[in-house]
Amino acid sequence: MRLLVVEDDKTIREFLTRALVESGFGVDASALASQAEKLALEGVHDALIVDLTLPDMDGLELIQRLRAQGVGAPVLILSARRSVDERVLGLERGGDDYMTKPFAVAELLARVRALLRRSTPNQSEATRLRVGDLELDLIRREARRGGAEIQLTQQEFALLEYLCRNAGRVVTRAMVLDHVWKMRIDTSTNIVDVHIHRLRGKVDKDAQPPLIRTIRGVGYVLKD
Amino acid sequence: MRLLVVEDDKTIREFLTRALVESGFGVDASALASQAEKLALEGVHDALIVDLTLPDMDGLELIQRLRAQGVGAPVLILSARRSVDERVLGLERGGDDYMTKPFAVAELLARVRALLRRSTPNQSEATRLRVGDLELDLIRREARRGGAEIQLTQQEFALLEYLCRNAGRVVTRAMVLDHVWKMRIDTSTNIVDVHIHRLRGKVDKDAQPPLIRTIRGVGYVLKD
DNA sequence: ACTGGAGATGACGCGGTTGTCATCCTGCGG
DNA sequence: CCGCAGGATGACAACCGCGTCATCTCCAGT
Repeated sequence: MRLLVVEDDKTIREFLTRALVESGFGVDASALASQAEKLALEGVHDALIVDLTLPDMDGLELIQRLRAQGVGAPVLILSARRSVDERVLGLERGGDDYMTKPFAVAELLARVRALLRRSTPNQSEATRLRVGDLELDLIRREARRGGAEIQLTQQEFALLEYLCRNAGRVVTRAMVLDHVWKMRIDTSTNIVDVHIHRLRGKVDKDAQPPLIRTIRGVGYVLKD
Repeated sequence: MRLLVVEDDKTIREFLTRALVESGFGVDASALASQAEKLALEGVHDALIVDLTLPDMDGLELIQRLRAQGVGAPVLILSARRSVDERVLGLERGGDDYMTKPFAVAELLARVRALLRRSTPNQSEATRLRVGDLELDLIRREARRGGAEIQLTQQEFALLEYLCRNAGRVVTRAMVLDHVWKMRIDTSTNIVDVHIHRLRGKVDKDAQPPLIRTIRGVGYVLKD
């Protein structure tokens, strides 16, 4: 992970750089906005730490210029300006976080990590659903129970996905029919019952406790 | 944009809710972690504002439980605990921002907006592939050509996905057989040819120019 | 133009998937 | 204890996806 520090105060800049390097980050540092702009445009940085009071340009302007040129990395603003108005302004102008001086290094590190964690989206996060020891991988269309893969058909997967998305909440047959089968409410069919049965045969067969529960007179729940 | 507020202090909760609603957000609020967990699992919220001191569960535990269950929405922690250690802990345990009480509403709004600005566009990025006017949604398993939906079977989708991932590069039958069918190199079959043919019938039938091209003696390319 | 070989295409049948139905089971109220 | 409604289950038939094969088409090199 590579960071860019833009800070004119030499003491703070070097102190910051050392702390970040010790934490395992690659760090470029600059005291001038113009120089920082060139560095940032290389697009190699994963996050920026920017002071607002710079000798050749206001930090906010730097941020806006970078954003306008397609630099998407998250920016943590580090400023001596403490007022609420200044903070709001900084956040509105493209900053992703705002810290005031003096600051605690530990907190700055934590905030930088939080920014990186979110901006480098672990794609498995949005594409995976978990309930108890059951795991669905929406991209690979794979289901696992306690690590063991479960072979599911299209419809079975769709139904299980719907149950997972509503884990803990009771879903009625009508809801399932609507979302999974895209049918209007139809009491003359029992597809849902049948598929629940087939799912149980695969999901709750070889494992305890059963995850798919029946709520009599209402519908079903997936619950740990 | 829909938010979830988890805060046990009634005054703060209602004050916050009102301020957020006035700013144009949809707001659900809860005083209990257990209830908040159920609400959050619906997956309809774009961001969460969580107090750490809750009557039935620690806010950090709530956040960890939600993360473990696949809730990816950003979390702003709102807490009376002011120490650096507490802040660091909150950010490390899955919080994306941390504010201490008392707080300025304007700043909170700005921080929530900053979180939403960054976390919203990321979703669809990893789950979509595009080549020319052809679009694959890996989650929904839908394919579109110039906006029109194309009905594909499992294998067809898998093959097209593989072609998309290697768009512009020539892929050999052996590569396709290996990645899509997980078969060892086998010259005695022409499944690939057949499926390419079926794909063409659906993808290149009603649109110009053809995207699937044959490279004689080598394999196929998907190219704009 | 001829020909060999690579790719395209259409037909076919096996097997898995899916929805329906009839029947059996079970929890709950009387 | 009984009866009923709601749910579970097993059998079945229609359908569809998939791989194979035989045949046809087209391109490249002579």
